[in-house]
Amino acid sequence: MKVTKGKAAARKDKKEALKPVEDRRLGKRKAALKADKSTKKLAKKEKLAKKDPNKPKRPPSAFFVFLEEFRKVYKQEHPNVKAVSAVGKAGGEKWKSMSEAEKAPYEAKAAKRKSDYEKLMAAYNKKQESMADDDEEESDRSKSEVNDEDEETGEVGGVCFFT
DNA sequence: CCAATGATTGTTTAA
DNA sequence: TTAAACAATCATTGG
Repeated sequence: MKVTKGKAAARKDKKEALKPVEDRRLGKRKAALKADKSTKKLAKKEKLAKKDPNKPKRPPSAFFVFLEEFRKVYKQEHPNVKAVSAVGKAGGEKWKSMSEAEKAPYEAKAAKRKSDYEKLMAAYNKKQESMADDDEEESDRSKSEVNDEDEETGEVGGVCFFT
């Protein structure tokens, strides 16, 4: 990854103490999601913030691939485990304990996942081109009108039956 | 009942 | 390059 060659090398002695949110990035995506939702409500019919059902999600990292299996195992040993944080912590701890050789198979899988991701992205981009002209290519325009404002349904009725 | 949260690390992506 | 957001999971909680 030669970016600036020698230039970057000069900063090698600099400590990487510049990480404001690396210690404990509390729910950050929560803020994003919240903002998104709020915008959506206000925007309503705006084509902005359009949802992409076909949008490919990011490929899971080797750690996540490992977690998928780790979670299963963890559940077996701790069937009474409560929060996801427990598995996360345990998995992270073990992950750090594993050597690269052991992580290799997971990385391999992650690499393959990325391969598929690129493919999905290609298809996704292609689709975007198709509908980049007008609204969605869903052809379901009438649906948009229906869902204009239906939040006034009042309370649910007998939902809270468990006081 | 629906949506958000928490905790982990790695990859993706935007500027 | 750097910094930040987001990927899965799922019981729990709040509105």
